[in-house]
Amino acid sequence: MRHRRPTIEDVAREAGVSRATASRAMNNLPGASTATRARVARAAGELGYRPDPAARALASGRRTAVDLLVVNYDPDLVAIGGHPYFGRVIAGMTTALDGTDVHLRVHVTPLDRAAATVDSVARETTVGAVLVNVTPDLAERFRRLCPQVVSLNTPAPPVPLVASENTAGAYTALAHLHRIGRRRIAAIHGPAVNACATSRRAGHLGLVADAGLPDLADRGEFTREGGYRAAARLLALHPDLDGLFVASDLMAAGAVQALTAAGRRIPDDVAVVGFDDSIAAICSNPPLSTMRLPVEEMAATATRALLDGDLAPGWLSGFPVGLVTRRSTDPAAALC
Amino acid sequence: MRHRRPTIEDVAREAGVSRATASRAMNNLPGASTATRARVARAAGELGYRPDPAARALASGRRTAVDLLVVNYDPDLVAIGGHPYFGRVIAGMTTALDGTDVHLRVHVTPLDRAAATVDSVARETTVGAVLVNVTPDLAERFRRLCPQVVSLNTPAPPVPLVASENTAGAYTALAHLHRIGRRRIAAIHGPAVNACATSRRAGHLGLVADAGLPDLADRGEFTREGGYRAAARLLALHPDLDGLFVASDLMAAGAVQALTAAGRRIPDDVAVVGFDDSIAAICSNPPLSTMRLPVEEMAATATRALLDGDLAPGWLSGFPVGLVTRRSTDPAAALC
DNA sequence: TCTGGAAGAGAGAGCGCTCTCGCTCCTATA
DNA sequence: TATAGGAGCGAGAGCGCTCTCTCTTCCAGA
Repeated sequence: MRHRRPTIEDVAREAGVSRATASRAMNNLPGASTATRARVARAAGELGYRPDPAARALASGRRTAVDLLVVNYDPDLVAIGGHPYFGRVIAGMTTALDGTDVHLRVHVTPLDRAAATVDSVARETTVGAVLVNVTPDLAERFRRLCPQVVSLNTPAPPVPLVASENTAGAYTALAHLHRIGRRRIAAIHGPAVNACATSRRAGHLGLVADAGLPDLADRGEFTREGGYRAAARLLALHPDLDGLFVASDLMAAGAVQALTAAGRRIPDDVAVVGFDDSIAAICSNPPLSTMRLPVEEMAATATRALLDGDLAPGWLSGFPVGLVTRRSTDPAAALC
Repeated sequence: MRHRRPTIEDVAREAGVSRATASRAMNNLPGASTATRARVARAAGELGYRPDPAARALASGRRTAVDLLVVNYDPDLVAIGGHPYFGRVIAGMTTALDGTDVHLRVHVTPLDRAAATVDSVARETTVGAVLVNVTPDLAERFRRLCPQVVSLNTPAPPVPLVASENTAGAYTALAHLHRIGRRRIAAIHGPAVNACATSRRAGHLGLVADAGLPDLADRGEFTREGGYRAAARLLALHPDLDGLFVASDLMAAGAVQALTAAGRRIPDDVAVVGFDDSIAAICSNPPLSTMRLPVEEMAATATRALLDGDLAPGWLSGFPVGLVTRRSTDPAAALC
C-alpha cells in the first residue's frame, strides 16, 4: 500500500468541510469563520499536508519563477563557484524578488551545451530570465523563444540589456592613476572576444590619447594567473612602470602578486587599480583601489524589469561605475 | 481581446491531430509517425508554443525542483554575494543536477525572517532542500515539515548532515606549521556560536596539547576585518609569533594584510595557514596555504542524496579536508 | 484469402488545486 | 413581522497538460 501524500481533499474531509472552504481557510481568504479556519489548520497539521505547488500554479494561473542562466566557459561546471561575480548576481536578484512570491531558479551550462539549455530554459521560464555570459547569438535565440529576457553586461541587440559603463569606468580609473602623478602607466586587458574587456580597453585608449601617454598593454584571461603573467611580461618590457590598470580584480590580484615577487612596492613603486570591486579586491594585499561595478543593483534592475513585464526589444539600462580608493593607490588609505 | 498563450490544444488543432498525439510528438514518445511529428513541430513553432511547466508537472507527477536555502546573518541580503562559499555550493548542486531535469531554486533570507522562509520553502519544495547556515532549531523545523532535507556543515541532529572534518583539518593545518619548525603558533578562530568554528578550535587545542605549545588565540567574525583586527591584537601581545592558523581564508586574507602592515614577512617571519581554499586564499598576497574544504563535492553529495530520496533522520556524510600548500608557508611554492 | 500483431492515432479520465456562482442561514432594519 | 444584505460554505467547472485504453489501419505470414 503506497503512502500517498495528503491532498486538500484529505484535509477537507478530516476537517469536515468542503475543498473550497479548506482552500479559503488555508490561504487566508475571506469567507471562512474563525472556528472553521482553526479546524482546517488542525487537520492540515495532523496530516502533514503540503499543497502541491504545481497544482496551485496551474489552478491559480500565477506563474512564479525567474530564471538565471549562466554560461560557463570552463567545461568544468564547478569552476563557476570560484567566480566572484556570480554570487553577486544571485544576491541582487534575490533582493529584487524579496517580498514577492516569485522564486529564483539557477541554471549553469557549459558552452558546448548552451544552445540546448537556452531552448529548455526559454521554454520553461514563466516570469522571464536573466542571461549571464550568454553569447549574443544565443541570447537572441532565447529572446525569439521568450521575449521576457535581459542580458547582463553582454550586449546582444535587440535583447534587452543591463550594462555598466565600462568605457567611462576604465577612463576614470586611468585618470586616477594619472592624477596621482603616474606617467608610465600600463594596462592589463581581458580577452578581446569579451564585450566588457573591449569597452574597458576603449577607456584606456581614451586616456592614453587625452593625456598623451604611451599605450602599454597586455592581456590576461580574466583569471588570476592571466593577470600574474601579464604583469610579469609588462614588468620585463617596461621596468620603469609606475601605474597599472587591470581590467578585473581577479587579474589585478595576480598582478599584485607578480609585482611583489619582482620586488616592487605597492603603491610606492607601482600604483594599481582594478575593476569590479569584487572580493578579490579586498583580499589582495594591499587591498585594491578599483572601479565599483554595481552588479547587485544591475541584477536587481534586470529582475524588476522582468517582474514588471515592460521589456521591449532594445530596452536598455546603463549603470555608472565609481572609483573606490584603497591602499593600492593611496598609501594613506585605512586597511581596516 | 486578451492574447492567450497557445496551449497544446491549439498546436493539436493547427496540426490536425489530437492533443494526445501532439503531446507524444513533442515529447519524443513512441506512437507518432515521422510525418505527424514534423507537422506538430511546425505547428508548435508557428504558434510559438511553450508548454506550461505547472500543467506538465501536475499531469505527469514528476516534481522537479531542489531548493537551496541560505540564511544570511547580515541583514543586508546583498552581503551574501561577496561570500566565497555560496557560489561554490551552487556550483556543486548544479553539477549534481546536470543531466537530470531537476531545477535548482535559490532562497536567501535574513535571520529575522528565516522561520517564515523555512516554512514556505518546506511547504513548496518537491525533491527536497539543502540548508546552508540554518540554525539547528530551524533546520529541525524544516525537517518536521519536510523530511527531504540536508544541512550543509551545520550539525542539527537528527537533520541529515553533510559535513567536513573540521577538527581533523585544523589539526592538520597546525601540525603543518609545527612540522616546518614554527613554535610560537597562534590561532584566529571564528565566532563561538558557529559549529565549524568550534570544531576547528578543537583541532587547534588538540595540537596545542599534543605538541606542548602555548594556546595563543583570538577571534574574528569570519570576516576579513575580523581577521585583520585579531591578527593585529595577537601581534601586539605576542610580537615573536612565527606561525598563524586562521579558521577561514577570508579572515586569513585580513590577517596577512595586518602582518604585512606590521612589517612581518610571510612566510619568513610568520607562516600562515587558512581554511576553506576559497578565492580569498589565491587572491591574498602571498597566496595562502589552506585546508581545502570540498564544498562543491559536499553540495553535490547532499543534492544526490535528495535525488535518491534515501534520507533518514540521522543520515550523515563526512568529508576529509586536505592541506594545500602555497607561498604563505612554503617560500619555494610557485606563484603561478 | 484469412489472421494476428504492430503501429498510429483519438477519446477521455484524471493530476491537485483555485475560484466563481449560488445556496442557506443569521442579523439588522423598516 | 417581513425583508434586504452579508457572512459562511459547497458544488462544480476548469487550469493545461500526461497517459491509459481503445479503435482503426495496414502489412507480414500461413
